[in-house]
Amino acid sequence: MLIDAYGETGAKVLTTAETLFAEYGYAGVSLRRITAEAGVNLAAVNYHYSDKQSLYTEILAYRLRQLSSVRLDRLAEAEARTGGGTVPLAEIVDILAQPFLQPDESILPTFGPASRRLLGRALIEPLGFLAPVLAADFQPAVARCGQALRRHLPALPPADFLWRYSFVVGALHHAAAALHDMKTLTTGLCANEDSAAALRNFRRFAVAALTSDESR
Amino acid sequence: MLIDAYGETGAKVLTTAETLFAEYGYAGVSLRRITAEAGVNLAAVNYHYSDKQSLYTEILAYRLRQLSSVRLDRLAEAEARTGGGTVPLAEIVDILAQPFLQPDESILPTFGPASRRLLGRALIEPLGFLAPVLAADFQPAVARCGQALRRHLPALPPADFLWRYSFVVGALHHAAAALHDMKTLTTGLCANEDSAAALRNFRRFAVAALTSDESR
DNA sequence: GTCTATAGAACGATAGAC
DNA sequence: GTCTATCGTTCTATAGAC
Repeated sequence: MLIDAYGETGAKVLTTAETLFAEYGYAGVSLRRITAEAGVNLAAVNYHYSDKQSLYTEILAYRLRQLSSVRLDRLAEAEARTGGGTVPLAEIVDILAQPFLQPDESILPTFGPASRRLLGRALIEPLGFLAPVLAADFQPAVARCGQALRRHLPALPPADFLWRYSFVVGALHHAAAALHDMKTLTTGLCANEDSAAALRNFRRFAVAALTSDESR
Repeated sequence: MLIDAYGETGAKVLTTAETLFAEYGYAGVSLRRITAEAGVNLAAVNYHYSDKQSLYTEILAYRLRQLSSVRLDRLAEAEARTGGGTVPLAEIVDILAQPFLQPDESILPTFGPASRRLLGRALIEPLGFLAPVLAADFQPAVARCGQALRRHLPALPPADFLWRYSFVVGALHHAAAALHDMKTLTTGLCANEDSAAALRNFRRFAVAALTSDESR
């Protein structure tokens, strides 16, 4: 369940809604389907979460806060360890990627594939009512990691850095949102259940992409 | 318009539907909205395209065929030029990325930002009825480019190559689907209207990511 | 807190006139 | 080929009994 503070019915709605929203998107899921698959009454969702928008927003905000909290904590810890110095580039990449590719279950319980897929999709679907949530609970941590990365690439023109960083983050979000796509892309040869391999490969991928310093 | 073979009304429906589907997804757009914004009658869409699924499939299949055709043509041309030899890695990346980031208007007319966004989104939304279209009109060209890339990385374990290739293609699709995301991510510092900079940066990004050969 | 019942709107799709 | 009119369904949301 998402949060213990919810009762049995409320928690069942949340987990079912998260799974369905992650799979079919906000517009692709009806409250009738959520309540039917959750085995609760249709009116329950309105009673507990007012309306569909609020239900979706609540789920997403909760996951975004989990994500950002883990990232900011690890980054602060790494910066403290280095005495406010430079955190290794590969570690910053890990801080960004691990919640999406191999979340530590003792730190991020219940943060499963559906949660990651939901986040990946929400960052592509431009639902207007999510803007305040993203600005408050997502972008700050991404910006902080970006600043930490920037210290490794001081000579890179600002625009070039932003392009690279966008591509890296985009690849990560895409990997979270389109795990199935990878299967069809690779015709099954790539075992995307192997989360350790995913993280290891992404780390190498991102480090190489970020530190590329060809002349032009 | 998409295809000259359609009449005035049919073409207006296609272009309007493409824009709306690209922005809000398949489930997020109603036929009433499409016909209203296109300025045509609601019944027109059923008359010309049978139903909503067929309309969406027709648009997507047309764009996928444009995309794959350009890619396969350029790849065949490059392979012929090298006498069946090895096509430069950066050129293969260009063949993959250019239709999404800076399409040649003389080769891909009408292939605008909405078309690219539609493709990027369709590859994340797992609409079951699209599977045959993707298998026929998208995956073959991606697989061919993958094979051409593979020749540059013969020593790389197959799984590692697929991971890297997936990340590169994912970053590309994400860039096409979430251009707005890049703006919020970078707080406007990154001019994503500069398509030449996008392609140049992506090329460097992808080449560095693919050719990384760190020990582990 | 959970249910039934239903209001009120929007949906995809079609029949039939022109 | 384009229109009006409408059918039947599904949707979100709520009112009110228990």
